[in-house]
Amino acid sequence: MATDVRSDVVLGRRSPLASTRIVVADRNIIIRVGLRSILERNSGMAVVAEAISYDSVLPAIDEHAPDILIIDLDLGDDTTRGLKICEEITEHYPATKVLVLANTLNEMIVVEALRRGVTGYLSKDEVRADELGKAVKAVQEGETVLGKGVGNMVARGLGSARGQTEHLTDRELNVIQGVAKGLSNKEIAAKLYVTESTVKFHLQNASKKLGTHKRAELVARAHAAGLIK
Amino acid sequence: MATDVRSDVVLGRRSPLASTRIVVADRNIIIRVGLRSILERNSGMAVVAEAISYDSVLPAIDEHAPDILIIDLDLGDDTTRGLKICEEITEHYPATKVLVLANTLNEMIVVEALRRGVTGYLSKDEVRADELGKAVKAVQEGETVLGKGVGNMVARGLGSARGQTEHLTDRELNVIQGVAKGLSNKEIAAKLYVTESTVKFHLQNASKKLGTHKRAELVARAHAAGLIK
DNA sequence: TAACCCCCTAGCCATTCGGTTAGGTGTGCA
DNA sequence: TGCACACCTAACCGAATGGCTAGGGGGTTA
Repeated sequence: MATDVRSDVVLGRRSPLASTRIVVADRNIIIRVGLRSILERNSGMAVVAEAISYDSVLPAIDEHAPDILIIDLDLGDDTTRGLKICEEITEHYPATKVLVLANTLNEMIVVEALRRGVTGYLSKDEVRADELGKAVKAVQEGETVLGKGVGNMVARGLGSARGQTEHLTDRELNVIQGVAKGLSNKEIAAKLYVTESTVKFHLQNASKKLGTHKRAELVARAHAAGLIK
Repeated sequence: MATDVRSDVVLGRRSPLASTRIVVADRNIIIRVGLRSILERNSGMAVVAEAISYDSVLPAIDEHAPDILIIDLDLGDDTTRGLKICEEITEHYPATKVLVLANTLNEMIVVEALRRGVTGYLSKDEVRADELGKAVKAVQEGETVLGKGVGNMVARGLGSARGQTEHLTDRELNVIQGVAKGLSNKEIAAKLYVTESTVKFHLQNASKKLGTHKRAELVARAHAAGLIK
């Protein structure tokens, strides 16, 4: 694929020092300050830029060509944008390694992020200060770093072959959202301008994909998978 | 009420300086470091202790008698423990003002925390660095500080008269957890060593309290309210 | 063009659920 | 002692759900 696009930028390292240059992307000011503080205790690490929204991540990468991007994928409402950014970076800025620092571990996000070439994935709550520095170093050297919760998820996700979320169709999602609101099939049908049969059809399909047998469980799973808020 | 218990400790300020002494309670190292960093930029503010679990909060308050406790109520699995701690502090350590710094805003938690005498409630994501210092100062002076998202919730919570969550009993929670796993009433009954009737009884009560009519909705609400993970 | 996927519909049947009424037990607090 | 509350049980009925088989229409792609 087009790995050479923008290779000028990729090659254009600013600092000739042997330091690790880091961009931090997190909407939370406290986290940004905390990360900077922790990282800069390690000699040779410098946070060269901070991004606080999806929009500012790629420009920051482009401008600073960091060794590492530490990113919380939840920078806005649309979670998938974070994933797209990961993809963009591994494709067009291969010199920048991506370390995801998540608030909460969500199987779908973890799996999708790793599929897009993320080099590390940690949960904010489970990292200790010294681990963070080590993780950054490891990631910089291309080593994949997964927090322990993350490791389990990946094992399960890959082990169960089906990749967990088999991709729900739009209609299936619509129906699940109705279910989560406590609507009956009849009510959902009315809302979607289809018959009750259709609703049951979509519900059955969604249930099979998520491996559930009751609508209550379906809601719980959909919540856990981040499909509904 | 027993406001005078342990008043020796309450009066026993350590530092004679006119500085604001703060205890930070958060399980997340990055947040703790970030808060310390931000707060100590303000002259006269010092983080005198950090607590990383429910167990270490009260001992820290007792030992350091801070002016402010900045706490994330989600220090462990049992969310209600955080609320109990707030109650304990406003009752026995009235000199220490409590400022909650939450990851996510949850109506029940917000309302319950305020009911227990919390002086401030902010969302981590919505604070800016300068606001934090201001909020701490305001809280120290006894002024109630609510983030904008929080304010709306309170307005709604009070407006709807019912205070939203009427406190679920242990059994009700157990039953809801079973429902979220997709268990039938019969299965839940077996698991709890009671009859199906009992399960239905608890379910009905829980549904009334949460204002739901379907178990799927119940699960969604319980999720949103942080009652189940 | 066939294969495939998404979407829509129908009918059947056993099981489960939602809502109700009407009790009994034990604990704790006033 | 009596009230309040959490907990447990019973039986009822109509409605909703879960699980199934068996289709048709429309779009995309190999």
